[in-house]
Amino acid sequence: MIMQKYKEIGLKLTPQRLAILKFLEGNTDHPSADEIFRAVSEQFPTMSFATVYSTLDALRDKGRLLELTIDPGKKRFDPCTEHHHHLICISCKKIVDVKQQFNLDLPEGVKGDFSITGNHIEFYGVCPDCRRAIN
Amino acid sequence: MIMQKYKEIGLKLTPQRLAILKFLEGNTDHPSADEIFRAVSEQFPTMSFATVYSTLDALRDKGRLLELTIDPGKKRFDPCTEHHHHLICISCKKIVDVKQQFNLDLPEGVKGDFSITGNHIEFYGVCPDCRRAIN
DNA sequence: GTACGTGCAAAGGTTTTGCATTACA
DNA sequence: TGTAATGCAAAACCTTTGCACGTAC
Repeated sequence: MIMQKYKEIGLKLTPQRLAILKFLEGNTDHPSADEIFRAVSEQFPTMSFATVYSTLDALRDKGRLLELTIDPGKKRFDPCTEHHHHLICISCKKIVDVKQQFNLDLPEGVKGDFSITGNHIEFYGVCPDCRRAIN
Repeated sequence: MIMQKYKEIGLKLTPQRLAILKFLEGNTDHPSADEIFRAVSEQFPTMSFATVYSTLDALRDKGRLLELTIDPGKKRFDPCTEHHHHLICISCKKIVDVKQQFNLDLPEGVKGDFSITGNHIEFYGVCPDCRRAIN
C-alpha cells in the first residue's frame, strides 16, 4: 500500500504528505502547485502553500517527481519519473505523455564540449477536442 | 538596414521598438524580458516594462520572435525563428542553440488523433566552464 | 527529545492591466 | 487626425521565506 511504498523515500510521512502523494499517484494531468493545493485542501482545509511547495521540492530532490517547465508562468509536476516526452495542445494546453524513445545523439561538433545528461521533447499539436471545436 | 527590414513587420516603428529590435538582432543569449528592459533602458531611461512586454508580444505574434518556456519562473526570448532546439547547462543555465534536425515522427497510435504542428527538444548537460569549475 | 514539517503571513519576482498622454503614419 | 504605442503605477500571479508552533520518529 501507499504508506509502505513511500516509507522508502526517506522523508517523514505526515498526513498532509500522504494526501499529496495519493493525489499524485497515477495522475497524468501534470497538475500545477495550485491545482495540487486546491485538491488536497478539500481534505485538509488548513493546508498551506508552504507545505505543498516544500513537499514537492522534497519529492523532486528525491527523484520521485519531475518538475516540468512547459507552461510559461507556472511549474507543472509529473509523478511519472521514467524518461518520457510530452505532447501539448496549443489550444487548450492539455499535456499528454509520449513514452516513445527517440535517437537524439548530438555530433561532437554540435555539443561544443558540453557533457550531455538528458533531453526532453515537447511536441505541439491540436487535440481532438479542440480540432472538433474549430471545425 | 534595420529600419528597412522591420518596416515589413507591419508594426508602427518607434524609437523604443527599434532599440529593442537592435538589441535582439543576432542576440544568442536568449534574454529574459527583464534583461531586455535593462539593456534598452540605458538608451531610453524612460522605457517601461509595459512597452517591452507589449513589443515582445507583438513580435511573437508576428512570428519574429520565439518565446521560450525553458526557464522556470521567467520567459526567455529568441530572435532566431528558424526551427531549432536548445542545449541548456544544468549548472549555470546557459542556453545554446542546436540547429541540427532530428526525425521525430510519432506513430499514429501515440498521437492519439492530435494533429502535430511542431516540436522542440531541450538537451541538458554541463557546459565546459562549469565542468572545469567542478573538477 | 530533537529534528523536521506545518501554517500563516509577508515578501519577492515576473507579468499583466488601466488609463492618461504622446507620437507614428 | 486617428489609431496605436508609451509610461506609470497598481494589481495579479506564482513562488519563496521567516518564524512560531506542532508532530513524526
